[in-house]
Amino acid sequence: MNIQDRIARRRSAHRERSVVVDREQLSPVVHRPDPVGRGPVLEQLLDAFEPVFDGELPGPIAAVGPAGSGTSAVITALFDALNERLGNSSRAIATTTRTGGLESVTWFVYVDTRRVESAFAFYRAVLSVISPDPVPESGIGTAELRDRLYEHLEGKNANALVAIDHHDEPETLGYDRVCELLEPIADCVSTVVVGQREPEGWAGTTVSVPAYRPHELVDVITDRTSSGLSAGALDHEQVRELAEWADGNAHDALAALFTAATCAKADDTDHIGREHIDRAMADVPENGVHVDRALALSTSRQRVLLDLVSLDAGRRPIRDVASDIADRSELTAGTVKRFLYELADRGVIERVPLPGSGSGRRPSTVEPRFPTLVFRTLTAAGSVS
DNA sequence: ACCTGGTCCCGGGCTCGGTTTT
DNA sequence: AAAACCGAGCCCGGGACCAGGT
Repeated sequence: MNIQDRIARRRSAHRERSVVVDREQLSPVVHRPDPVGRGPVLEQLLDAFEPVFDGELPGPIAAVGPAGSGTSAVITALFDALNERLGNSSRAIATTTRTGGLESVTWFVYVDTRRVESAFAFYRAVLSVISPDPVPESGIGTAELRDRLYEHLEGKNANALVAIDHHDEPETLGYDRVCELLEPIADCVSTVVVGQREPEGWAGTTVSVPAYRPHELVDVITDRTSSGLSAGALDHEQVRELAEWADGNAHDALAALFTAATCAKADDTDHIGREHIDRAMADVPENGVHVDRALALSTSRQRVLLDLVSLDAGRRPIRDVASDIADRSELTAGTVKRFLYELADRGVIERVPLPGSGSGRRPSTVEPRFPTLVFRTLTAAGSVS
């Protein structure tokens, strides 16, 4: 963000007397180009990437760290920077290989498997980084896409380093599957697998990303508030409280910050108060999932979740909740029921047993496991109506 | 035995957009 | 140039069936 933008935001926030200067800066789904407090990890990753600077590919690399430790933030920042490194028309690093003197190009491709689930989508995601032309979204076969990818790499003496983020979450593309898909171009592609743990039977290099320590999390929050909130909206004691409460999880810390700021703005105050912090901590579930897990779902599922949080399941059996939601939407109760069970299976919502009522199996209800206010705000900002 | 909750799976239809035919 | 066709993804609906409780 340039200085003009910063000034413009300050002015408009000042006119509206709002605590929030720039909501984007507070969002847990937005990554910084220069992650705070992750310097040593960046160095270790660059060590692992070393062969790239000679136009060669490193072996398989894993970047693993607990939830909210910034693995995704670090990888996306690093890949963006590497792609822009030479800043000219081609966004890749061009180097001259020692052997032969042919120019070789290395591409850095980040794939979020929360949003890329099929073979078709995977090839498309990789190709759209490498290819200068727009890549079709439909209308052609998967094999055709794979062949084009082959031509762009093998045919042009180019390499690609592909990051596979969230490989270990349910229902995403697993590492094995990705290797299968990359098999035809295995000679010019290597992978960086990113997640909470390494793939089964891992034999490559591993870079561990530790959870944030309390003072690092304080830095993360301070960094965000300095550009996202008006001056003095949050005092240092509150920052420390949030950091301590989040227990090393930057997602939880930022989700709570976002929630508190949104509540304060709704209350039209110029300072985030006790009640806003309390509300925020209650709204971000302990051991919950990243809000992006919910935001990556299809629109129909997001609508069901919106209805679920707005009618507040209130400890009622899934069946009743499903029929209530069905009444508000175009879906049948049966479909909503299936959605709810599927979402619970994925861990986006949690099933909570209820006391039995007479005969039959005991019912359960469902509760969100993601920060609900962040979800509501960001879906509303998106196109889910 | 009977009931209700929960799981699993698949067919069919729809949209999108590129390709081929008229 | 328009129309017909096709590959692929996505989505919904629903039914068969399994599990656990009285």
